[in-house]
Amino acid sequence: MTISEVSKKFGLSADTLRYYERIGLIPHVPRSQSGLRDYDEESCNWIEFIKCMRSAGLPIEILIEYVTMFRQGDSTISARKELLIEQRDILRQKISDMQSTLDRLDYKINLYESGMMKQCENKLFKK
Amino acid sequence: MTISEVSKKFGLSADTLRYYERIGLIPHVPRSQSGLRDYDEESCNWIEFIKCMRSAGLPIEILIEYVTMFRQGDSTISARKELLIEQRDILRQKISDMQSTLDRLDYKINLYESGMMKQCENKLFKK
DNA sequence: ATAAACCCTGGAGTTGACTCTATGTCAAGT
DNA sequence: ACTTGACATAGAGTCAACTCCAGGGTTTAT
Repeated sequence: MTISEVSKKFGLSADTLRYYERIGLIPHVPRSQSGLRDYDEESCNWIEFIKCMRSAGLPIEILIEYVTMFRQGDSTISARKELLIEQRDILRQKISDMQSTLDRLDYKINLYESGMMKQCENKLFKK
Repeated sequence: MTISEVSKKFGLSADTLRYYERIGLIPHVPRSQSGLRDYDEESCNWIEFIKCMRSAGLPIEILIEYVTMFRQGDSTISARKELLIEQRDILRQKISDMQSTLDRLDYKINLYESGMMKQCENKLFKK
């Protein structure tokens, strides 16, 4: 697959794909004899995985660490597991914080819906 | 309340508080006769609200828009409501995406836990 | 076979959201 | 009165994560 096909497939710009490869966030992509990238399935799997993790906000630095360890083989298995657990716990916390904010937004929108805003703008802040 | 008290209370740096005020993300804070900030309850309420929304990832630009409309009074009520609904929907989507990623992380961690990684690193990618 | 479209690399530029610095004022304790 | 520490402003700097650009090869469709 060419870079533009992969770009379309995953919704990441070609620049981003090249950037990710350059910084080691995805392993080196195979090239044609003339040097053009020719993505295989493994490359695509990495891209999909990284895209997913990035979209949840995992920092690039951490993901590079993960990819790097992955390539070092079995000796890094337990460190990789720890990394994933740490990131999972952070993500859990973030989701729960965001859920509270979502609830608050729902509450505020209800106030607007029920026309309460005219009587008292300050209700926005009562709890 | 002084800026450092507010800073401690909400866990935002004094620089950030000044920055938020400067860009109009929170309304002008009252000053002492010598020009020092003296936060009142309303200011604190705004800070708490903005901190909450920012922590959920709502962009500063959008929040400035909201604050600005708020200060224009009742004529902006329906526009404010629309803004909140839009942001809520975005947030909902984000939470649901993050939940999927969380599930995926849980799944991966289980693989590591059950010692499956040694047999087949590629299992990482099978769905 | 040649123009249009695509791809390459290396490096500079952008964006959002702070964070820090320089310079100066103000306040509280001794 | 004087030193020490908090606060003020304006503006520059930082950081993460892209995004764009220049200059140059490659592929494809007419």
